[in-house]
Amino acid sequence: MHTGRAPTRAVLTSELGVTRATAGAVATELEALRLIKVDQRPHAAAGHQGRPSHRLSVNPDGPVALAAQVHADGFRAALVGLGGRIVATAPDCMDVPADPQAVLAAVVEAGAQLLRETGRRCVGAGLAVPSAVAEPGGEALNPLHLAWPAGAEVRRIWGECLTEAGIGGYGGFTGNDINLAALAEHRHGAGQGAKDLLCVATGHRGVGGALVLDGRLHTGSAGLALEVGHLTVCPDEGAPCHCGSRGCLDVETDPLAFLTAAGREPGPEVSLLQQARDLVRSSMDDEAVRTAVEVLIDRLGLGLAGLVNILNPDRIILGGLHRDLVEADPERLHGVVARRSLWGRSGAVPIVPSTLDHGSLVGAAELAWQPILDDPLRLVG
Amino acid sequence: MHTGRAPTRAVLTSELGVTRATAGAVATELEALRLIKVDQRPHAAAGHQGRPSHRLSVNPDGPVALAAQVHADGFRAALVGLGGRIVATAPDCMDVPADPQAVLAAVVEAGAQLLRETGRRCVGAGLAVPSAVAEPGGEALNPLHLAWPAGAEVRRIWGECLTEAGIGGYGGFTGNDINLAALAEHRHGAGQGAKDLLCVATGHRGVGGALVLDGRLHTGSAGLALEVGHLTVCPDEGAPCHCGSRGCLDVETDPLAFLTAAGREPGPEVSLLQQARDLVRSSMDDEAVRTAVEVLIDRLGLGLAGLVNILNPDRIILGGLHRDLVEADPERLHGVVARRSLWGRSGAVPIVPSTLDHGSLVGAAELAWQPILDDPLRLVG
DNA sequence: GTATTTTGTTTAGCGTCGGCACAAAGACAG
DNA sequence: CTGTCTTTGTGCCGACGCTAAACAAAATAC
Repeated sequence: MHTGRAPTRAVLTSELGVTRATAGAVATELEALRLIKVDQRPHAAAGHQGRPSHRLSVNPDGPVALAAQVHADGFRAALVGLGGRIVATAPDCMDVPADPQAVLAAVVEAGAQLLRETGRRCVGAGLAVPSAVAEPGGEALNPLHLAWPAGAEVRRIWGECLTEAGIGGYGGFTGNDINLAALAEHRHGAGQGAKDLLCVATGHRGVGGALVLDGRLHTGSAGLALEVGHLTVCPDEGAPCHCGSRGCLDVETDPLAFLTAAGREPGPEVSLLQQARDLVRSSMDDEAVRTAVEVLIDRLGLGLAGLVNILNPDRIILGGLHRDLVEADPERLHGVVARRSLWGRSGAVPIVPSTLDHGSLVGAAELAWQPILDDPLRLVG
Repeated sequence: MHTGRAPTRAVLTSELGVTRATAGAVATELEALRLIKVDQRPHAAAGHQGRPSHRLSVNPDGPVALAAQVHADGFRAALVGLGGRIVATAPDCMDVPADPQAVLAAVVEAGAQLLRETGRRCVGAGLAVPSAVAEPGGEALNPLHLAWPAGAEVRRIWGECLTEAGIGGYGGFTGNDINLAALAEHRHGAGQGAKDLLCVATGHRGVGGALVLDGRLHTGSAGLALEVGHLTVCPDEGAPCHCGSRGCLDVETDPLAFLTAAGREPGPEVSLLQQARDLVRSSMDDEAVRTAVEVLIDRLGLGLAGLVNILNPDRIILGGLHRDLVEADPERLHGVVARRSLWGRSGAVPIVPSTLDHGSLVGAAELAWQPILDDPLRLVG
C-alpha cells in the first residue's frame, strides 16, 4: 500500500498479487471507510488502449492520525493523513515542563485543539521521544535531553492523557524518534523498497540508529537495539565518552565534535545542530571546515563500516548533521565505508541523505495507522 | 511445532491457539504423511481426571532430510529426522579435493548410500559450508579453509549433484555453518524460546556469528550479515588482522590466539581448536592458562557488548572455543558484557554454552524440513 | 461499425477455520 | 457398582476470504 501515489485497481491486482475481484473489493471497502477516494472521471491513459482506469488516491479529507514529537526544545503536534501527508500542524511549543505528565497533557491538548479545528476523525495517536523506549512497557530509559526521570512510563501516561481528552481510535503508541523517522523514510521517503534499511542520524547531541527489516522496525528484544553511538571510531586517541570508553561515534561525529574540529566556538543563540549544519552548507571553501568535514566523514565511515559488517543492510540513510556530511562529499564516505567493510567492493551499499523534514512525526503517525493497514475491516462504523 | 517432545492434541490446541478440531485434523494429516505417530494406548496422566490423551511423537521410522557439512578437514553426511534427531551418520571423510564439484559429488554419493542402506524417503537436502553464502544466489564468498575459488556456485552445484543422484524432495539448500548451527540451537538446543538469538562461535580459525530473529535466520540483505570477526576488541595494540585493522575479535579470541596467550606452541597433530579446548579443560590450575582464559574472556566480552548494543538479543549462545571460555568462568564474562554494554545492569543478557554437538548438520537438515513445516499439505502422495 | 483490449463487477465455488454437538474414556462421589 | 463430572477427540455446519470465470463497460484499432 505504500507504493507511490494514485494507483488504479488494476495496479493493485498486480502489486498485491490478487485477482481483480479482490482488488475491487478492497477499494470499495477503503472508500466506504473514507480512507481513499475514487476519481469520478476515468483517467484517459494516452497511448494505451482498453478501458481507462479510475485513479485511487488517499482521501485528503479523510481521517487522520495524531502525531507528536517531544524534543529538547519543546514539542510539536500534527495531524497526518494516510500516506504520510501532514494535514495540519500546531505551532511549535517551546515551553517544556520537566514533568512528563504535564508535557504530555499539553501535547494532547494541542492535538485535541487541532482535531476540533479541523473536525477530522482520529484513528489513533503516536508519540516520538528522544530516548530509548523499552519494549513492551514503553518506559523512556534515557530521556537525557528532556530532564525527565529515567524510566518514565511514557506509554502509560500518553495513553491516559489521550483517554482523558477523549481521543480514541486505536489507542496511543510511542517510540524512539530516530526509529520512527526510519520507519517514515522507509514508507514515504528515501528508504522505499529497501529490504534491510539502516538509518543513522545525529540529534542535537549524540548519534542514534534504527533498523527497518522487511518493512517493520527492529528494536531488539527489549527495545534497546541500534545503540550505535558507542561504536569505537577513533581507536588511537579519542575524546572521552560518558560510556567510559574513548573515541565513540557519539562524541566524535555529533554537532559539537564538528564545531570543535572546525575550530569554531559554539554560540548559545541557536542549537548546536543548526550551527553545525549552517557551517557545512556555507563554508566548504574554508580550509578548516573542509578538513573537519573530512575528519568526521572518515570517523562516520568507520562506524558505518562496522554496522555494515554486522547488519548487511541494502541501504543506509543518514539524518541530522550526517545528512549534510554525505551531501558534502559522498564519494569520500562511500570510499571509507567500502574500504573498511569486509564486502566493500562486491557489496557496496547505497548511502543516501534523508528526505523527510519531519520524519519522526510521520513515523509516529505511521504507528497509529498500522492497525488499520493491518486490518481495515475492524474500523467499520 | 518445536516445543519439546511428545505433546498431545490437547497441547497443540493451546500451543497453536486453534480449536481442538483443527489440531485433530493436523495430527491426522501428519500421521497420514508418516511424519508423526500416535500412541495406541492412551497415556494415563496421573492426578489428572478426564479422558486421557494420546501422545503424539515424531515417527522415528519416518522420512528424513539429508544433511551434510563440509569443513576444513573433510566432510560429513547424515540423515536427520523431523525434530533434529540424527538417524544415521556416514563415516567422516577426510579426503578433500580442491574442486567443489568433486567434493559435493562425493558428499551426495555418501548421502545416497545412507538412503539406500536405510530405505528412508528423503524430503530434501541441506548443506553447511564454512563460508559466507551469498543470497539469493548461494555462492560461497570466502571459502578460505576449503581452498575453493571465491564465489564458487555452491548452491547450484549442490542442486545439480542432487538431481543427478536422483535425490528429490524439496530440493537442495545451502547455508553458512554457523548460521545453521544457530538455527539448530534455536529449534532444538540452548536457544529454544529466544526471540532474538545471537550466536558467536570460533571455528578452527576465526570467529563467526549468526542471528535468529523470531525463529528465522537473519542473514542480511545479501547473506553477509554477522561478520562479527572484525569488531575491535583490543584497541591499544592488537595483533594485525588480514582485514587491515588491528585487534579484531577474529585474531584476538580464536584458538590460535588462546594458545599464544597461554604460551603454548601449537602442535601439528590435532586441530588448533582441539588443542585449545583440551588446554582449557585440563589445565585451569596452570597460572598461564588461567590468565590466558581471562584475557580472552575480557576481549570476547568487549566484542559481545558491542553486539548487544547494536542487536539487543535476549540470549547469547557461544560455540567452539568460546563455549569453553564461558563454561570456565561465566561470572567474569557476564561482568565484562554488563559493564561494557549500555544497558548492562538493567538488561543483563543470558550467555550460555551451545548444547548441540552437530549443530550445523541439524541446522542444514532444518533448512530441508522447512518447506514441510511451512505447508505439510503439499507433500501428500 | 465491428473487433480487440483492458478494466471493473457480479456470481459461483472452493478451502480453511471456528463453533457446536456428540462420543469416548477416565476420575470421583455416593 | 453406578451415575455424574471432567477432559479429550471427532464429525458437521456455517461464516469468511479468496479465486476463477463469466459478464459488462469503455476506450482504441481497423
